[in-house]
Amino acid sequence: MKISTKGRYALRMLVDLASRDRSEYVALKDIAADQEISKKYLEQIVPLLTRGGILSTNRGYQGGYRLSRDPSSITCGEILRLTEGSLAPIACLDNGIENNDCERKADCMTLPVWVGLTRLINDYLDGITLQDIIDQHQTLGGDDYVI
Amino acid sequence: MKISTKGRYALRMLVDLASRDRSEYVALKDIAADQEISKKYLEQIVPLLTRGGILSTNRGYQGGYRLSRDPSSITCGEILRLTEGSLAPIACLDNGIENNDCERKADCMTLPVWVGLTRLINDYLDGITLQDIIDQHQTLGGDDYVI
DNA sequence: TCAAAACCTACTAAACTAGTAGTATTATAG
DNA sequence: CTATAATACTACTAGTTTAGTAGGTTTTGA
Repeated sequence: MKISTKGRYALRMLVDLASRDRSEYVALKDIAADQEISKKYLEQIVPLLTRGGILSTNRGYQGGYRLSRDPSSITCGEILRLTEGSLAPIACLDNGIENNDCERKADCMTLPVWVGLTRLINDYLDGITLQDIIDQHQTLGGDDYVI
Repeated sequence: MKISTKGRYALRMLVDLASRDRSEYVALKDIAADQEISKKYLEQIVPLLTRGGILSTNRGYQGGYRLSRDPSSITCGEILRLTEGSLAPIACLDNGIENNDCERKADCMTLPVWVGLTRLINDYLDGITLQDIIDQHQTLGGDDYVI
């Protein structure tokens, strides 16, 4: 029951970008150094975010990445679903709660537990934007979210 | 971000046991057949639950397992922590929110997101007992939990 | 003493994780 | 027009985890 480095690194990278001047493109080299993450590995994660419409890119000299939308409109849920594939705790619910093709579905007494957990996780993470993370950090100095 | 078969099978097995006559010992063979799970694999999962104080066992002829406590006192959280090891979505929080030894802890802007998620998941699963699952199944016939 | 059960340990194929490596493409500065 | 600095793409890989299988040991009741 773990979020992989893909999702965690993506989130850290995007919070990093959201903390900077949003108008300029930042090279992956700089983000990687800043966050102490392998640049080569980030190179693999970044396309998930550009295709997902979160990052805009510029190639070539002085190229790089910047957020394509306002930090207050980008949620953790969106980021993690793009990088993790799905936030469902069981594979049956990977295509959404309504699209469960499991053959045991009708008999499965434990299914409601997982449906509820899936909703909870998605709702929670959809309720936190990049802007929230930055605001939280500034006001509480790294303490917990109060949701 | 998945619960493994260990946790899911354990939960199914325990719900199965909770639905039966609690006074008699049930052979693993029967539970395995009932739930269509490899008996040999269940054999590996079961010690986690006996050591955790959830199951009582009887060896030898006509031996088997039964719940060692009332289904209304056994929560999904307890079962899944025993089988999955931890329900924290990141390794930093595996030993509890208060025992985070990550060296990036102080600077980590995303940590509060994970702390909140950890609390949410644990609280939700600690709030559902085996008895709840059975009651739910009988009244709603397999629909969602309303929490 | 036989059979049926739990108990224990080792092994394994397949998938996943967390990267590394190398090359191709694009864009700007000079 | 070329060197350089950046992204883009594809392939590979060591290590770990998952989801079991296999086989033997111990316990207990008939």
